[in-house]
Amino acid sequence: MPELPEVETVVRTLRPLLVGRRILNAEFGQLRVLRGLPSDTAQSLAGQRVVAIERHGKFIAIRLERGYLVVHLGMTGKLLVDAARTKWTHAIFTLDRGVMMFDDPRQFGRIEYGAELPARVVALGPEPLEVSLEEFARRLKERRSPIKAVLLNQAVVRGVGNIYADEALFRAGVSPKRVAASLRKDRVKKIFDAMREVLAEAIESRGSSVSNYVDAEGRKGSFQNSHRVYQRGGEPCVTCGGPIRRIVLAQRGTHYCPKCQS
DNA sequence: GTTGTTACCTGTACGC
DNA sequence: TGCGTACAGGTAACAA
Repeated sequence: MPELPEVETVVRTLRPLLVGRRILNAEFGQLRVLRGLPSDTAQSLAGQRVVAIERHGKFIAIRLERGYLVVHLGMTGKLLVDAARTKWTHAIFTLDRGVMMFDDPRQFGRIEYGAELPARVVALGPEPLEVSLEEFARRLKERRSPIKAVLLNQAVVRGVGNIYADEALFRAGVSPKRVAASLRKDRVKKIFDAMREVLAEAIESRGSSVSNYVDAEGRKGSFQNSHRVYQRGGEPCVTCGGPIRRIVLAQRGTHYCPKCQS
């Protein structure tokens, strides 16, 4: 599933293929991923040049001359360039060189278009790779939920999802069940460092290919081979050898080592 | 304002 | 082999 490292990889592969290109034509299906798109969107997009491609947490913002095409990949969404059309292709953008399409079997993704970035994208918390330790600590201090739920909350930091929350907490040695506001300063710093470390490593590995994730050129990532706890329930902990436990927390499968994460 | 719960959706794994 | 079922989870909407 696409989280910050996967979306960053998609954005990095899209940039050289899309920036400077002009949209000649846009075709949309009728499915829920397009809910709320004005009926004249295709006409609005036609003729516009791609100025830049930005990532805002897990949102991809394709900046055009007169607006933003904003894409969220959801669970199984893919933005592909020059790929084959499938029965789950919901949008096709014909460019002056190449074709970009949005494909999403599970239909948790979204496409929006407007003159400005959507308000809820602007309102997201800071980027975890840019936020200061002091700001991160301040945001945790005011949350009385389990730290796992807080890391998943996009209003606290943008871009962390289930995989990287589990992996960061394992590296920090902190139980996912600990109430965020109760964490001592040194624990917060461990989480802060681990979160940044795991995200940076995952970007370096071009993301984790669990489910059907591929980048804009159809290539898989490799960070799934470096997961230490995520989807390793029952397997031995890489540190102590004890079994990794799987629980449900914040309505999400949560994987941790009860011995190493206190 | 914060926190928790549910709906959305299909492919995959598994048991029988 | 074929069928039914459980499970995966990011966000929005809603309730408490």
